Amino acid sequence: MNTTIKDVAREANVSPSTVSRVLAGNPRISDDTKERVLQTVKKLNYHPNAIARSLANNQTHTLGLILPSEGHDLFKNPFFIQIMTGISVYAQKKGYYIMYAFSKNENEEVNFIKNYTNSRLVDGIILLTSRTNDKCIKFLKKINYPFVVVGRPENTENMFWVDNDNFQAMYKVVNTLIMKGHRNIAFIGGPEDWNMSKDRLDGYKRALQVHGINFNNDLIIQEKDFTEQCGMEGMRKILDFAMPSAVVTTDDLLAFGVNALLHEKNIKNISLVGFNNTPLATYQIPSLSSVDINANKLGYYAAKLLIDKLRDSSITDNHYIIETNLIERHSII
Amino acid sequence: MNTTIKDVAREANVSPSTVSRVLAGNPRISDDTKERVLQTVKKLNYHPNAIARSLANNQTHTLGLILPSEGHDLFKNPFFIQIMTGISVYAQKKGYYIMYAFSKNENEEVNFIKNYTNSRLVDGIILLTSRTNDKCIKFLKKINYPFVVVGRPENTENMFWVDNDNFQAMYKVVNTLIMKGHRNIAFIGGPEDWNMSKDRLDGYKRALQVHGINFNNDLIIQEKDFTEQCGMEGMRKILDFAMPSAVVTTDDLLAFGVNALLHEKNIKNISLVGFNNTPLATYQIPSLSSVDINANKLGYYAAKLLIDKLRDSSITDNHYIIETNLIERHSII
DNA sequence: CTGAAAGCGCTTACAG
DNA sequence: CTGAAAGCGCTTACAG
Repeated sequence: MNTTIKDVAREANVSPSTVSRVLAGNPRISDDTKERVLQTVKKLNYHPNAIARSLANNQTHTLGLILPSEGHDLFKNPFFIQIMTGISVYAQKKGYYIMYAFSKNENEEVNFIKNYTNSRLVDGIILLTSRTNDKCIKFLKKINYPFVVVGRPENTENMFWVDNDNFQAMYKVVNTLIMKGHRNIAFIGGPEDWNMSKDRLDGYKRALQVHGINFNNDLIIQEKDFTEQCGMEGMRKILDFAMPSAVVTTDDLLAFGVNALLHEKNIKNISLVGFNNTPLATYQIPSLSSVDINANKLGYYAAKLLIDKLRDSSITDNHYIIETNLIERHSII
Repeated sequence: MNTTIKDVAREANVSPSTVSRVLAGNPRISDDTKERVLQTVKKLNYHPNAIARSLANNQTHTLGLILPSEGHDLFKNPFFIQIMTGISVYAQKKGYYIMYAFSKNENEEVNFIKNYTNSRLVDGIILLTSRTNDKCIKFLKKINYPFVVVGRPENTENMFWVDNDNFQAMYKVVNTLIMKGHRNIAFIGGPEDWNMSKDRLDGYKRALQVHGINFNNDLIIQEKDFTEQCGMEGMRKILDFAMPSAVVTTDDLLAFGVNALLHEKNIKNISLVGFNNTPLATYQIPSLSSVDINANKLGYYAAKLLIDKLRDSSITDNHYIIETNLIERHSII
């Protein structure tokens, strides 16, 4: 029913092997037959069957993207869609396809990975988060399947990953605040078991330390989610014991919550910084300063790392660091 | 290297055909051999190769999802990610996979569709928008490939689609406002060539008409994008000629822009309604009333429609209407 | 109830 | 430079 390589072969008076070679760009084919085959391909509107190709080549040119469970809260910011776009751009450039699966928890993630890899449906996996003691990573290492992770994994040995320099990003934020005279800077973060959370907290501590400021545990709050709710809660806890002059957060949603509470309590003159620079940061009152993490680029380079490696196993690059930018707005005083 | 059906057959002392039948749940297999095969499958940790299966069955159990170009602005709201989640949930339930591709313009969309369909990589396509005179729809109809569209297409004949009742959604919004005493209600919408835009505008007009209110063209603005920028622009244009007591929009982002302008000009006492009920609507000041379109459910039912049809071509359902809810907040006075 | 054989639509080592 | 053949890992109509 669909035209196959055989139809083309018959019509062009060559063997299927020859058609295949022409299509693969095999050099030792006479210009004459090449021309004839190409014309016939066009004439019959022939398109190779990707599945048959995959079976013969033992590679699907497909990447499996695992959307993490915690992400459900992050859906409120465009982080994932931006990463997905970035991935898609590089994949398309190289003729790769992307499959995605949303999961409800870590075990479900592992199940999707098992499904993808056992059935040999994908050539590699992209993970969008790395937890401490990550089950997905552990499994993929065990079966030795190619994969890349967005976010620096605990142990980077034999690992492919892309990430921002989270330590430095937060270091710069806090440093900027200190330079403006702030000494009482609070930190409100998300789940502590994310490596990203740890790095940002370290950056915070280090910046204080460098300037000889003792850090105060009452000013450090780690919530279980990246939500406005948690931001509000976190800020409430801090205000129970202290009155900081600035608050840094690890997500805009947390910052939104903080801001809402400050409005509620009619507290002004506290500087506030978010993370991820979501489009709506501009619409906070005052407009929220935030760290742009270049999510698009994270996705792009994640795909690049994995695809380049799949195409050429001798490649030695095993990670990319994507720059961040602090976007200063009115929330920094 | 990977264990195949042959390995299982050898180990279990049966033919590959028998293994295949057991795995397919073929009834006329003795309980004895079935048992033995299943045990061997477990013992060898055998998993069928999905690609080989696809080739033999002539179906991939994969759906192709086309992310529309205009969407880039909508990335600021969780619409797409919610739809993708909904799709994914039903697909997973039925053992289907999802591939996605972002496109920069309508032609690129068509190219992705061609790519997916020509290569027989997907069993069906999900479109996330329907324009007037939609090239994607036209192409898919021409080649007679299964597909479903989110958003009611122009011509619903032989078409599979899911949508909100956009007419009624906006009708209800305007009606609610009228009941509260509003007579000067402005409408700010997105691109006029979207069927969704037309339906919502019709709902607006009809509600006015039913209450005997003449509509005023100065109060109707259609912008080219669903952005804050456009919302601001639209509102500016309206204020040049009139002072409405309420403004309805077809997207929260538009409403955010309107709200920003109202703040800027220090205008109060204008009711405002958004669309899509994005999480940040709550954080507007005053909190923004908005229409919840149940994007998750739209995705879920889009997948359901397509997958059910692929599995049973006798199915007659060809569309689902997903309910909307007006979420009233402080922005309605 | 089960097996041998052919087929799905490609690719590629081998031979010439 | 090109073809015949075998193979990728399944499924299934046919035969018994």
